[in-house]
Amino acid sequence: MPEPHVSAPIRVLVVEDEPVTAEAHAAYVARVDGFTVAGIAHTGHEAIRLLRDSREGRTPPIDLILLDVNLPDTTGIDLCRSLRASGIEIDVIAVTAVRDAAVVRSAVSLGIVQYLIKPFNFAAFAEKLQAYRDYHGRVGSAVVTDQQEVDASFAALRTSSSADLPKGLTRETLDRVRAAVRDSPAGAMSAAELAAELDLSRVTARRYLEHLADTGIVERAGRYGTPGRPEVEYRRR
Amino acid sequence: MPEPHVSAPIRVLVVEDEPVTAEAHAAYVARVDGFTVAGIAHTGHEAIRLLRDSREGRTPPIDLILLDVNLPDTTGIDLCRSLRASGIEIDVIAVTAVRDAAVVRSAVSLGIVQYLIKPFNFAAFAEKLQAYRDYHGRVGSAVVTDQQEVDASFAALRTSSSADLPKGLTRETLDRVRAAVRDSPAGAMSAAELAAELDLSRVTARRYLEHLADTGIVERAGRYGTPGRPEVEYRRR
DNA sequence: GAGCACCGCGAACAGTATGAACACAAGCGG
DNA sequence: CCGCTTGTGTTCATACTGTTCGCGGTGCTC
Repeated sequence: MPEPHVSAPIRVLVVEDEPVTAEAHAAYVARVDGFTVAGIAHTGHEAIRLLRDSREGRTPPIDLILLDVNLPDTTGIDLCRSLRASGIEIDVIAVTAVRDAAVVRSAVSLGIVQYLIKPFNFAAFAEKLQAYRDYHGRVGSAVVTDQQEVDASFAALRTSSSADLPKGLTRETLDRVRAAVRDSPAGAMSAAELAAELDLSRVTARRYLEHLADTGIVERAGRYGTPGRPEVEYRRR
Repeated sequence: MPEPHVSAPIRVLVVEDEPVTAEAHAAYVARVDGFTVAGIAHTGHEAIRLLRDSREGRTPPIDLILLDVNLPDTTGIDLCRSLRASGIEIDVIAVTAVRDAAVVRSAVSLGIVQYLIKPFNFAAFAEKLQAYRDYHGRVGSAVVTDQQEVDASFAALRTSSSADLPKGLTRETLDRVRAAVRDSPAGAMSAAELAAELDLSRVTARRYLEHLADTGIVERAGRYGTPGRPEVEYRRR
């Protein structure tokens, strides 16, 4: 049922200082149906220049910016703030390797429509762009009829975090495990401790911790010094 | 353990020119758990003054603005734009009777976290505030671990309307299910329990509970401790 | 009023997330 | 080096999940 999307493609400006990464992102954009690359900028200044050219009609319009947060001459957040101050309402998808909640809050307050953490694969990237395309199509019309339609537009921007987890694991339990590891005072837990904390069996706790270790979220470490076999502790990083 | 929300309430500034409506909105805010009214402004100037007082420490901080779009001296959109230009990252819920997609687009680009169309009842209002509270709690921590967590935070802001029901569901059955969940002593039911309660099949009970979970009315939680596959219980919030 | 298309519901079934039980491994003390 | 102690890692029964598909009711057409 993914309709072939006959309307004009969404024109994307890629802003990213690293040339190889910029090319990769541009290639990703081109691969997603309904999008086309409008340009690539490697600095904040270059991005602003391209946007001004576009807005003043010298180059075709730009609908969306794929904006790296860390730029040589500014940050994506500051760049975005100055856009808003100029009354430019262009939509922005933030791309960053920084894992700081303050950046997320700033991004939200500046009207960023999607937030992508580097590194990401094409599937994660395409999911964000497709969600934006749904939103873009919905608010294209001149009037909104009611609250439901507004809610539907907002809902289109939410992504389903469709990371497929291996057989035997549930999202619900995994979220609880991750929360427990994140909030543990020592930053590390054994399987038995986690089991007691979450009221799970040690077997189950171990299954999830092993999964987190395999995917690189936590790392294994021995805990020696006590009589008996040493415990394996799973340390967050 | 569903913690009873002990953290500090979210302080809300109500901005609305019509005095009666402003009072009504303030009363609504006070009724929602976890929120408190920080002040009422009837004009854009007054709002800015109150915000400045707050930011400069003369009055307690303000976390959230409930912002009417039509004001006597400016529009909520322009007010919001000047806030962003000043680097103020306060969160905003827009309230408006205007049904114009351009306003929605502007609102999104200015980082408005929720959008409410007047007139609205308390249920619709509370839904938006509760969604914001979820978001606020999620991004409160200093670091975000990964993409999934960011997605979850964004998803909290982007509620889908619970009013339109997908194929396969009946309004009447849905109402019965909601009533049963609301009146359940434990505040949580499994699909099988609901089925027994309403004399439905477990399949149907599950369909409706899943819908309620997707729209954020209830949340899923595992029920562990017994041998065998764990039950999924649906907990009202 | 008969035929027809649709749609919400549930019986049945395959799949799967969990924990009890158990065999084994690793450090420690004699 | 051998038992002792403590936690690891695995197997498997188990009970619930999630899905498929046919039934029966409702409304619409002719």
